[in-house]
Amino acid sequence: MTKRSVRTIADIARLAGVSKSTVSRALNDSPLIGEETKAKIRSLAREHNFQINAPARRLSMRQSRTIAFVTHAYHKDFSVADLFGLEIMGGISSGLASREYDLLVIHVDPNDTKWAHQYYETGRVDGFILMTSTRKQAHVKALLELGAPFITWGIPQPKQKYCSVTGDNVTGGRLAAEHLISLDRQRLGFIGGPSYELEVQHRLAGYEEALNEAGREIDQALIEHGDFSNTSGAEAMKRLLKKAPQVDAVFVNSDLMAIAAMDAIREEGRHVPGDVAVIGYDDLSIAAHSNPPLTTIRQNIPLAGKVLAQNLIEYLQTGMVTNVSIPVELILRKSA
Amino acid sequence: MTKRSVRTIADIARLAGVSKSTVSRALNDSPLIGEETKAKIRSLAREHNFQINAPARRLSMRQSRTIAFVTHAYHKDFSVADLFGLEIMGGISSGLASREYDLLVIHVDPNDTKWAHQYYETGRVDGFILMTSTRKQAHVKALLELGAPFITWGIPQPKQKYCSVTGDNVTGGRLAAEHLISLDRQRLGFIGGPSYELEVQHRLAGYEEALNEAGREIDQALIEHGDFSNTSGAEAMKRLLKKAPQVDAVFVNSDLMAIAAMDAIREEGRHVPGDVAVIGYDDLSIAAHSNPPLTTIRQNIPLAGKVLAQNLIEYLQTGMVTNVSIPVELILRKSA
DNA sequence: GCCATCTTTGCAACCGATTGCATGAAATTA
DNA sequence: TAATTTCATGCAATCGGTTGCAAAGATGGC
Repeated sequence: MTKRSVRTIADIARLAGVSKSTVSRALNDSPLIGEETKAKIRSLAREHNFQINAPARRLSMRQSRTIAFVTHAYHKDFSVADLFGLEIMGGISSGLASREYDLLVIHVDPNDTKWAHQYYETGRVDGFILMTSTRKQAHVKALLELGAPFITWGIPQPKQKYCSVTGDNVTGGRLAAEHLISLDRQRLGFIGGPSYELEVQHRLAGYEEALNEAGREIDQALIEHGDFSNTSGAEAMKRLLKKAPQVDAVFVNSDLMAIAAMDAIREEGRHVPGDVAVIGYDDLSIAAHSNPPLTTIRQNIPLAGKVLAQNLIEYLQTGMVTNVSIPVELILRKSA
Repeated sequence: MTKRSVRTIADIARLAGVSKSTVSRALNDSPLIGEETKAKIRSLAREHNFQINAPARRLSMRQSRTIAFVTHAYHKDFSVADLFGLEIMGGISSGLASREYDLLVIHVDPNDTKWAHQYYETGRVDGFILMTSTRKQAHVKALLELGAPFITWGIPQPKQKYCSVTGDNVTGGRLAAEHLISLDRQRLGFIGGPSYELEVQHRLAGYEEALNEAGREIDQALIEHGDFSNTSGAEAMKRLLKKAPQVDAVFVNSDLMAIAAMDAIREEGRHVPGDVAVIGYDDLSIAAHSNPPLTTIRQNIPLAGKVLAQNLIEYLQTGMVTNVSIPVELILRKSA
């Protein structure tokens, strides 16, 4: 409650009987400063609960130590990106915090073309994290043109050079297929996100590889696509059940779609997993609480967030472009 | 791609043949500057795509125009606060953006006591937005002691003076009860969040008022509490069904709990809404997609977010403490 | 035609840090 | 003992804005 009188390094300097520069160097642990002086200054700072002024430091160092998490306005329909984004934000935040970076969240209007300038060239943020979204390619293009540092969740476009982190989608698809095969299911269905998404293509590729290796035929009629929203999951499932009623297992590209698909299956009077085994993707927190609890391919979301943060900072500091993929694992529950 | 050469107001000043101060005033639309000069400077700024330097401005004005959204690390179990928080963040973000404020998201470790200093006294943020969380009272105390501006979602503690926005919980409880009564249900149950939460008490109060007015008895055996997590919703429902098997309707304090409660009801071999009608709270996006689609009390979440943002900024500028409540409405779907 | 007033602009200090360079004292070497 | 390094510190410029005050020119009243 008492107004603090020691607010700036100049105040500390006065108390310690040294100059501003010495205080600044001491607090930044510069080797130029003698140990006793450092110790005195530090204890003074601690004693008076000194907090350095961030805007001044940012102006002086010409960097904001702030990263923008780019997302879009939420819409009526619920899509995997939202919940997934929420969970990954926790990992990003902790990764950033451990390097003393702040996390700014910006909701970008799809038609806005100037957002990147407004955040980057004003010095408000040093870099961006892009999640999956319908406008991602446009955003990537804007940032590349601007020369602004960024990292994306998801597979980079071929021939473009920028940082990315993604799950190991091929292995994910393979694990799902292998598990369903090991359950002795005969007619396996695939419900994917949009077919133009590289993630989806990779998952399908892994899935088909595993089928081939097991000597199974690929039946195009058993492949459906949605847009990652839960409604689209239910609809794709219904189409699949109509086209191919004998389907007895399905690999769905997201937990949210999978949960909706299970509802659709029940609505048709069939049982999960008795009649149709269902396997999801992501292992969102809700997967453990669905009915029945969802067997799924876990993406290690907190880890993914942490790596996104770390690799972006790495890039800021060294210019090193990294493209890493995070391992996935099969989580066995009740639905398959 | 080309390095921009016009980066500072000094550059603009040179081009326009005026001084830095004039440019600064012109861009801030100061009445001190002549119209033609203003026009010339503005067109110059537009032409060169000038973006003002935020850290410098913040240092000079001694305010960051940034608000912190305080949340906690996500945990294994999924709680309403998370999804609710996600949805409200969209509203907050748009409210802040329209006043040219930035949104910083900070995940506070429950044992951390210095977070507020680290953000407020460093000048990184001008104020805080607190959502419901187990540590909320501790956070409120910390911020009050620090004299830092903040606003909370939820009912303020009696006798404490700070800004808040909350849903109209009494009316919410009343609407739920009136609807269940109008359905001719006889044995109404109540599953609340933690009983020490004022929100929960108000919802219960509204609910009981409506029962009383309808000439119904309040049966304490039909009242259960959880902690807003989905698991707790399922457990409370099971306890309720065991204690009072004749229950034919239940008002659950959150959508997430309600959805879990519906699963619990089905597990006991009973039907929703045939045997037991269920009504939720919040109208999260998932409510429309549950099985069956959930009848619920809608909190206008985007509006709530916008008002949180606006009232906090209002407080920063005028010191006016506001405590507002946002109207709620009944959303009819299939579960009741 | 002179003085007071109003409008528009510039000067220079300031916000609170960081950092290149100069300097003085202490330690080392010859 | 004198010359040379090394170590620790301070001076002052700088980052890019905002703003109080002075001043110059335009306008108007009498």
